[in-house]
Amino acid sequence: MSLDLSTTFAAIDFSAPSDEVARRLIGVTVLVGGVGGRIVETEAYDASDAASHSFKGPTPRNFAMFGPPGRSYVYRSYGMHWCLNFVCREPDHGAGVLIRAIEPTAGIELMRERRGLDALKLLCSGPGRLCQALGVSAALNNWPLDRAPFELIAREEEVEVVSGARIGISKAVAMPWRFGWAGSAFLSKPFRG
DNA sequence: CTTAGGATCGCCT
DNA sequence: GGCGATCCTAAGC
Repeated sequence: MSLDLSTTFAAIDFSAPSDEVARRLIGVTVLVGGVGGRIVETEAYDASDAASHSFKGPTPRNFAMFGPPGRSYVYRSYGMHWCLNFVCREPDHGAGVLIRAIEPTAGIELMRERRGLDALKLLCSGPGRLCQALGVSAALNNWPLDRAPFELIAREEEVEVVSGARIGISKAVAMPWRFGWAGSAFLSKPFRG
C-alpha cells in the first residue's frame, strides 16, 4: 500500500514573479486545518509597486514579505480584519499574492459558525472574510505553506482567468494585477471591461 | 447595482 | 494627525 501524494502536491512555483503566481493560483484549493476551498480571486504585489506594503522596505508588520517564498504573510487590515498573502519571487524581495476570494468547498458549517452567516456567497468573498472563515490570524504569519495547518491542492483542470485593476488602493491604480476565475459567483466584486 | 459612514490600529509625516 | 491591500449596514437608483 503506497500513499498517492500527487493530488496533495501543489505544483506551484512561488519563485516566479507575483503576477504569474497570482494567475496560476486561480483554481488552486487552499485549506487551513481542513477548512477552505478553491481560490477564485487574487492580487499581485511587488516591492517595485507603490501600492505594495513592501514598497518602502521591511517593517515589523511586513517582514514576512522579505522572507523566503512559499510562506504566508498575514497582516491586519484597517485595524480589525486579517488578510492572507502568499510570499513569492525570491528571499528579501518583497513580493506577494493577496488571496481575495475563495469558493467554499470544505468545512462549510464551521465557516458559517465563524462568520455568523448562512449565505455561501458571503463566507469567503473578500480577503478579510475568508481569513475569518478559515481561522487565519497573526499566529499563521510567516508560516510555510507546505506545512500544517496549511494545505494546497493543485487544480485538476484549466480555468479561464480574467484580470483587471486592483481593489481598495490609491497608488499604481492602473496596473491590471487583480486576477479572477471568469464567471465565478464567489468574487468579491465583478470584473468589468 | 451603487454610494456613504463608522469601526479601529499599525505605520508614516 | 492621517491614511489605509476591509466589512457591515443603510439608503438610493
